[in-house]
Amino acid sequence: MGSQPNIASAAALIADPARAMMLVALLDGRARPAGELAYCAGVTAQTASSHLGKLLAGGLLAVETEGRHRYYRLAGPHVALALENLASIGPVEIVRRKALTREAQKLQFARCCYDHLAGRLGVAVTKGLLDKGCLLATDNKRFEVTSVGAEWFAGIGLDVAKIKPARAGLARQCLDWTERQHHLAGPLGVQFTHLLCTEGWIRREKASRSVEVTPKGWRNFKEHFGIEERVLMEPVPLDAPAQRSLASQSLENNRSHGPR
Amino acid sequence: MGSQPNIASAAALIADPARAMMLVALLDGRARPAGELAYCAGVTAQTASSHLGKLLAGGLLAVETEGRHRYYRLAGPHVALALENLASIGPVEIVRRKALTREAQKLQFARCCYDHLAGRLGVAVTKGLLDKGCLLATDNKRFEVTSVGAEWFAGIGLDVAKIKPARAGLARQCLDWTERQHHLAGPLGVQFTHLLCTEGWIRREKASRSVEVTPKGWRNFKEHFGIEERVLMEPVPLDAPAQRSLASQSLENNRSHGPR
DNA sequence: GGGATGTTTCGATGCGTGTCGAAACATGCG
DNA sequence: CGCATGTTTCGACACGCATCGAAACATCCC
Repeated sequence: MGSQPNIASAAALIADPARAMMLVALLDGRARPAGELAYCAGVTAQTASSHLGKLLAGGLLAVETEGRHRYYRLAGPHVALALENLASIGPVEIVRRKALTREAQKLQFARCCYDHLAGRLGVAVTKGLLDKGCLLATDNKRFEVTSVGAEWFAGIGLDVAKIKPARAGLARQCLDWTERQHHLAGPLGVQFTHLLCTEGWIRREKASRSVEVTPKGWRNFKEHFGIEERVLMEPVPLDAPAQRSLASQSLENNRSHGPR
Repeated sequence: MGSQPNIASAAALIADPARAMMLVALLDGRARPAGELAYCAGVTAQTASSHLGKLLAGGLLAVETEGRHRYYRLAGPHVALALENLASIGPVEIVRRKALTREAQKLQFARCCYDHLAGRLGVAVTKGLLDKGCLLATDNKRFEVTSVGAEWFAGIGLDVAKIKPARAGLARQCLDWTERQHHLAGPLGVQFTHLLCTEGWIRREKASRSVEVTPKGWRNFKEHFGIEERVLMEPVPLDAPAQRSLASQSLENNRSHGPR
């Protein structure tokens, strides 16, 4: 019988440790030459080349030749998303008690994922937009901009009608891998983030992907979304998240169907 | 320095075709006994047991013993999410769908998933409710009923405040097998479907799980959601090919000795 | 108790594939 | 042109693991 867009074959490509390390090394979306990826994976150049060829054929990577170098990068955000989600599956919930570095903390709080806002701030802002009825989460991993939303965006100087939708639509749901919740991505997310910068709500760091919120930004975030600095900066009870309990709940739910 | 619990090991567990088939068979969140999963994967019971043990140890599955059966289910929504995203990568293979039997077509169009509405109709209605702003999709696989929604449900004779939420909440997002999109489940979904029956919008078949829409129902669906019979009955655009139609069908049939 | 069914453990077998050395190919530089 | 560097191809080897038969264990039903 014919196979489907095989989930197993895709997983098999990621399953090899060396390949996985290369993929993780490419998670930031930038392109790297084969030799560097070989070093990342801890294998020889020949082995790496074999792996890269398979990942390429499998549609996980894209390649660009430049001189005698060949630069590999992830084939797209969907690959990054799949990788990040895979990371959420673990044999045991490794308790991250180990204190994060200062930079890591900043990254967890707010950062740019490609060119849109991510991290705890990104998730909170997206949730705020949903709560206000500006966005509507549709089932194909997108957001829809409501008329309320269009008006609100216009109010801060963003004409939604002028933004050109990508093939994946105007606004995508992007899974945040530290927060494990969705945040606003897609062209709208990019433009929105850009506006926050030019309006001086946030400031992007030069070297890293982290983002800093200005005093003006905090005022605005509170006014528009009710986001308070104190609340957002607090360490979140990251351990024992909703997932485990949800799992048992789905069982409860199955049961409840029984008696009819 | 170990950041993630090895993305490779998680992928390796999914990489095996037999294991992948079992996982896909469990994507709906329900629990199934080991023997049925063995049949889904096309392997012997011994082999399946070995696989299930590994998936269990890897944290992808949870198990519950009941009598001489052992019911396996996905460990949580994060696993389902990872699997779904994994399916989004890989060479885009076009799978020509085998002609379905008349009964299978009816099932695909509209059916009851336990006691709530599923199939293409179920998905369309849910999408309608979302578009109208009656429901809000939240990130933990649930729906939230907006004030608009409460009013609308009241208008057709459903007092949302009187429905007792289950532990999984009032309204769940249930992944539809054939449509691969979410539809309304949970107590609200059950009550809503029940109302559609008593109000004569739809009629449930006695023997099968398929559902028929009455003329009155079509009028109402069009009025409330803009759902037209012609549009909905048309063959799907095929851009989302039915994944594992074989497995899904055999699953439906084998459901005869379901959990209790 | 005894037979039937569902599930797991153990041991042996065979295939797939990740690995590296050697060598070929490609490009840049003096 | 000759050498260095980056990358890929080829061939051989070895390890891992999926698979199944046989058998043990568990539970239900008569």
